Amino acid sequence: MALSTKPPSGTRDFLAPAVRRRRQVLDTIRTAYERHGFEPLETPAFERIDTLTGKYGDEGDQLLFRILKRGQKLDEALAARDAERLVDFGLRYDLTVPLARVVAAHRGQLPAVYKRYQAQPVWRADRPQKGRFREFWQCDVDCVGTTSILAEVEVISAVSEALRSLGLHDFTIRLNDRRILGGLMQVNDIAPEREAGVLTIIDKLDKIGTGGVRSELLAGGLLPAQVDALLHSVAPATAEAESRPAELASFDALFRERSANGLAGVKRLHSLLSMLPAGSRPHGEGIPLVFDPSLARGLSYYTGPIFEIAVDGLAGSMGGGGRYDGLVGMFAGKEIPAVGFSLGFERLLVVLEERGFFRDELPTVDVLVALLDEDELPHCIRLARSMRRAGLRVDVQADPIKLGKQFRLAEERGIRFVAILGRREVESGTVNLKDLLSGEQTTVGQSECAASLRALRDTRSTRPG
RNA sequence: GUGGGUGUAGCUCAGUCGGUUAGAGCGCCGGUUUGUGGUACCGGAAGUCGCGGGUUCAAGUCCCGUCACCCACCCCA
Repeated sequence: MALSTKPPSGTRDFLAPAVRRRRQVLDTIRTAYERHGFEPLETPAFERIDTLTGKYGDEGDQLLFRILKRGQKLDEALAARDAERLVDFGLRYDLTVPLARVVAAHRGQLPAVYKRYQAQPVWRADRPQKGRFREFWQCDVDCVGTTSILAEVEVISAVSEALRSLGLHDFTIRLNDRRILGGLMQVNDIAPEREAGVLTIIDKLDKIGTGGVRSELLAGGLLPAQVDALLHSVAPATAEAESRPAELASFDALFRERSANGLAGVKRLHSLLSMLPAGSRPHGEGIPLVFDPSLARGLSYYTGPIFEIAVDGLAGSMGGGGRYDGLVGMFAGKEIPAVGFSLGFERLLVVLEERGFFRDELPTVDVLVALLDEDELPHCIRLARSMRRAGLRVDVQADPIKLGKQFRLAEERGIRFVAILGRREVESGTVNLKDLLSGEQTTVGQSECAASLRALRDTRSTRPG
């Protein structure tokens, strides 16, 4: 049996067209982020295991790719039969925790309010699925060092701007606050150890509906009265964005005198909504924000506002984020507030692909120098060199196969011109330039080859018949 | 982690009730055309039927195991 040639499940090889598409999208995102004053950061692919564990919740810890110790230390851990000691590193699970570590490590060299963006791969030991991979890229923006609402505004604005400059307009940013969820638990007398489970179920509201949430909550041991009260608060009366501010107001009433924390969340969302230009879909100028009290999000480090990008036709979200005022402190020993937003690069690509964003791809080589016989290879190399010096993108045929076939292969690669330099041309000091689009061919001197090619390229050519 | 599906040529897939030498389309190679493509016609190469075991006179086909991939759930980007 030959060795398997498939990359590990959930990972992919990217051939040239895919790489080009990915770069194009990444460049656009970077530009949008930099326009907002975010600075680039890159961190290692793997981190100390202690850096990673305990930040993402139990589910997250399960999904960490762990790296086995090596050599003698591995032998010792095996001998001790101690699973904990087998591992010393883990692959980066997200870009937020490494950022928190970096901020703590380099505090002195960073501005008081540190705005960074980071686009790198992360790894999760998940079971792959459509639009879900084990190696995938995230494009994060974070604003560290201030409790100001400006931090939320900036990351939301940067991500929206990035999506818009990619021509993606029909997205919605769902908005909630961890403290509102906490307040809900509080006023409904949900025991603290049950909160996480209850929130997970509530988060599924848009997927399984009120009926599904109801039965799951009841199965989870909540009293019918509690379930009714929760659903009353969380399930939207209508799906229209216009009705949401009223809902936020109803939470204000619910929490008054009963949950200071919940009230703080409500206030925060109020001011956030007032700071950002309200938008409507699909092509509004503002940002389409929607308060959604059922939004919970899995990562356990969020403390304040949380957000998630929803796009029609996309299962799962295209990105998410929120305020995490406690995380950096786990590394710094001192509380440092922060807000982040993560864009799911792979899912963005899936959507752009479906919408024909990449339809016309540009050729990457201007001219192929054909090879008819190995004897002429030195001449071909020389010609390629002179055309490259003139700024053209030139490829040289490696093996002297049939000329017609060289034409066909060139056309398949999107190359419009072939320069023919065989024995006859070598003898006369000329080159034959063939335009594959028109089929026309012109004979030029070798020294003016590059210039002639430019001229030909700029003339409009029509395909015969 | 749970449930389901699929593994046959480079790719997409047929292959009946177990039965002779495992097929098609596309692609690839060659020829008609010795240095001028795309069309057409003719010819050709290419398979450890995922892997291991079992049942049988006989296994791509049935049984068990295993691995890989896909889909869904959980959770997430």
